Amino acid sequence: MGSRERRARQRAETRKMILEAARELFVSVGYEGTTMRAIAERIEYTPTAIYHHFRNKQALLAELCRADLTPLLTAMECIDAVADPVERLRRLCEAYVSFGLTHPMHYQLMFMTRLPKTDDADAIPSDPLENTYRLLCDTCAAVIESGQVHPEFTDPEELAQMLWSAMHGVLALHIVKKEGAKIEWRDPHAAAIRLRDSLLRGLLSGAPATS
Amino acid sequence: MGSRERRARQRAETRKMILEAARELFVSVGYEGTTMRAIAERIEYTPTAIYHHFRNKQALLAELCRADLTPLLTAMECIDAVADPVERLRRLCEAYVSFGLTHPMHYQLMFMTRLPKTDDADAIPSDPLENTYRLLCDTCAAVIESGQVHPEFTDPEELAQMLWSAMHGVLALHIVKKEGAKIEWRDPHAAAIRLRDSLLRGLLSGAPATS
DNA sequence: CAACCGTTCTTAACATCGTTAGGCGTTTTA
DNA sequence: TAAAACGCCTAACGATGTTAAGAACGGTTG
Repeated sequence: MGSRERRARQRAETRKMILEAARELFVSVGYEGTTMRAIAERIEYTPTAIYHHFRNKQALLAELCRADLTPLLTAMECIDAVADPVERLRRLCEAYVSFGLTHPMHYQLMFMTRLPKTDDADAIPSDPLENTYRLLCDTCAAVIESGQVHPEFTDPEELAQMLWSAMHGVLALHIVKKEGAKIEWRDPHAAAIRLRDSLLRGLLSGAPATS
Repeated sequence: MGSRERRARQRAETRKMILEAARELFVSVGYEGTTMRAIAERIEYTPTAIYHHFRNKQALLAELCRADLTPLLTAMECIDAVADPVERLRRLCEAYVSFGLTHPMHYQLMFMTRLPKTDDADAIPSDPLENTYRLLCDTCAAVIESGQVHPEFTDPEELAQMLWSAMHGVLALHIVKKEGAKIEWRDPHAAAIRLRDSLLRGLLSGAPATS
């Protein structure tokens, strides 16, 4: 009678195996470099077997992104408890950068890849992305409301997008940097922190007063 | 006797046709989306013909990058004549962002793509990139030397990389932004300018004095 | 016990990709 | 006029994502 459950359990098991193999390959050789045949071979299945668990290669990627973005989201939600909005902003930036440096290939897949047209629902999941963005926006709004920011900035989303862009720029350049060019790259984490603090100093200067 | 020259001229002609067709396709559908067969069809040749003019697809891309990056380089070299180093830095950033917004696919190809291993010389050309980077570094060095920058910054390359990262972040997010996520993006050019100025305000504040 | 049935995976194939080997026709050279 | 060079094409190879059709396995039912 419990055979139905056992079947479901086994199915979930192989599904997980596929995901893990896919993750390892995506992370090590990238999305384009990963072959369905290679994923299958790693778990000693045929490529066709994968298609009985996932609709196609992009669906595999989407599932992985959905799963692997949650650590970032939870980290950011923890930070949300910090009282001072400026300090909160600082830590949000740091968490974001740390995530990108720890999971560079995930980061690349989620924030640096323009995937081919996906008409249907196997697109890359945008909900966790939106959640992290909302968190950032809310904190920016709090900072503006606290009156500590230069009065020319009144739009929380603009502020959020500026900070996001700056942090993203460090990560994106670090991940994609060409070995060919003879550029002596500075430590990306340190660079991001200094960029963050310099930018914040510029944004916070000129505020009417520290009430 | 002039037949030799005529042959060379004709050869250069078809070579240029290939390049133009490739550029249009790369720009409209991206590198991966472009097919050697599609390039050939557009100029009414067979795919094999391309290989008599270029070693492979990557060599095509490399040639185009080399050619299309020079507008940016010349623009930046013009700006190099501006006397005030801070103003020079401002304009360099603006020129860079404008280039990225005007040629988003070129920008993506050159600064946002990690190409597969290229053992040989058909790699993406790094010399124009290095030249623009040197220009930026030199200006950063001038700004530091002018004593207008916060004393904690003494490394021109670090400064250059921070500014570059910030500008790159705006461009990269703009180019790759997912339509799926419901984020109301601000105008990227305006965002870049405000980001640049805020960052500079933060970098320049706290300088000992304006000698 | 045996026939049936759904689930899970495999075999074989398709279309498309970048790329290459070899040949055909025209033009230049000896 | 024969030969060499050049420019391009036909045909194919191996690899890719993906799909159609069927085989093997286990559980359910007569």
